[in-house]
Amino acid sequence: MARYWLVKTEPGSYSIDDLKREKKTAWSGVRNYQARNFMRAMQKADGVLFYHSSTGDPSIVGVAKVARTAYPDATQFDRKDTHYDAKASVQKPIWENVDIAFVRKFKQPITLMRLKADPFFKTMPVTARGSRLSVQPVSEKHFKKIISMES
DNA sequence: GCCAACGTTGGC
DNA sequence: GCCAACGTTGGC
Repeated sequence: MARYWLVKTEPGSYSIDDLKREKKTAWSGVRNYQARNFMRAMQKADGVLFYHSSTGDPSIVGVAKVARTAYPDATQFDRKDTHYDAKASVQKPIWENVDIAFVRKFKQPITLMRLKADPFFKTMPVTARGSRLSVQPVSEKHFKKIISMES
């Protein structure tokens, strides 16, 4: 039973500062079954590492927590939304999301480069080459180590 | 901008 | 059910 997770986002679309301002957000728009299944497994208060991808220096930039367990993602029903899915219906939703709440932003981001340089993180999915999964489980030892690296 | 990784789609 | 083609992600 995993209790820690990592979520990726492109800061141009939704950043840690957006979450800090809003305090809480629906982690909607995820359209990958594996990622969805991880969200289904999330429990309230689980720790979440917040990761900025597709930047010059991809990094873990802060911590959030699960504020609400998985429920149907509203964007799948919205024709005007880019995440609209014609195969989904309110009766038979396909996609789900959790809500996540802001905990804190790191003073210094912990860069992917730094994690890759440390053998301790060798087995962490985000450091794997070609890792594209936008919602990933994180082991307790990795989560705690990252928290301890915060400056 | 390139391209490796990899998930999804669709023809057969 | 296989697998080639295609699309997307995301590091570099």
